[in-house]
Amino acid sequence: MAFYSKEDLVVLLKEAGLRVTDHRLAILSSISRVRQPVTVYELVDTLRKKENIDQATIYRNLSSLHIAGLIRRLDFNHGHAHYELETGRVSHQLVCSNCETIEKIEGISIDDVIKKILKKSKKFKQTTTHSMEIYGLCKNCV
Amino acid sequence: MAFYSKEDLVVLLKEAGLRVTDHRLAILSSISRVRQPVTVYELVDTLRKKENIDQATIYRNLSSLHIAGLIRRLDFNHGHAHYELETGRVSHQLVCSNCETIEKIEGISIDDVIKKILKKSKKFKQTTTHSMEIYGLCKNCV
DNA sequence: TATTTGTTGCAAATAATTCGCATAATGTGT
DNA sequence: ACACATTATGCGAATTATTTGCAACAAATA
Ligand SMILES: [Mn+2]
Ligand SMILES: [Mn+2]
Ligand SMILES: [Zn+2]
Ligand SMILES: [Zn+2]
Repeated sequence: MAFYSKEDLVVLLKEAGLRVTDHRLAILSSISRVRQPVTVYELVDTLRKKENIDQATIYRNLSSLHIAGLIRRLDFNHGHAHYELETGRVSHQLVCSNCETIEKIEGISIDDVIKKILKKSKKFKQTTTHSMEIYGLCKNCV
Repeated sequence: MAFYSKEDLVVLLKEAGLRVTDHRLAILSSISRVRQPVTVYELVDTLRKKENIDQATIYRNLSSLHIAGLIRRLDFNHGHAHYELETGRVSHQLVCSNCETIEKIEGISIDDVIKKILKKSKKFKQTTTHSMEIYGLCKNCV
């Protein structure tokens, strides 16, 4: 969805203070090319053969990229994590409680809600990111 | 936080169409007695000795109770699930990106946001539950 | 280029969660 | 209370997801 050139990705990595490696570029590129938040399994499956990346490397890089704020880690109660690019745009997920269907909705800000929540908080003064998963049955599963 | 009598819990189980067993009562009671969303490990640790419940039983029951809508399953990127009672009250979580601190904020509805999101959706007509985790650094970790 | 420091592959280890199966307990209808 | 069908449980083993140790290797910097 977000199409980054290799040069863009290099800049992103450098700005984040991360070394630029082919593997990181391949992972970011792979994540950015799919519409749905991707699973580790899918990345391993795609990149192991093509780029000869080990799964430990993928896990380690996903962790680095996540900590650096370049990707988001999402949980849909599937028993495994999903990842998507951290675009800056707000993004929330509709998740089917029955099948693997998820639908990403972008562009609806909840900053005011978060502001209210922060006001009530005793332990937090500010926040960095958030994730919201909304569960229900998709059309096929109703 | 929500104090349920044993009789209340029995009613909850029956209404949900689940059999009433001592183990389920113990699990629900245990979850309802703590303020923070509880981990499976904590439940196993608490209930294995006292009630002699096997961990497989705990996992199976957490799944049933979750599917029946009696408990919520929460993910804080800790690598394990947390559970809390499904109270009907809205509940969102502030989660520290650095330590295990979480803070539950109740009473701030986001129904209107969800309505907007649903309006944009192509795959979902209605939803059942949602969960929102807001990440940042807690006071201790700033 | 030399040095430093972060990255990778490989194999093995952990951690979280699930399963198979025999036995026991629950709910329902006599 | 009794019998039956159905679901729950313990125990051990299996699966999955994710992490780690370590030696070899590559990126950044001067
Ligand atoms: Mn999935
Ligand atoms: Mn935790
Ligand atoms: Zn579905
Ligand atoms: Zn903290």
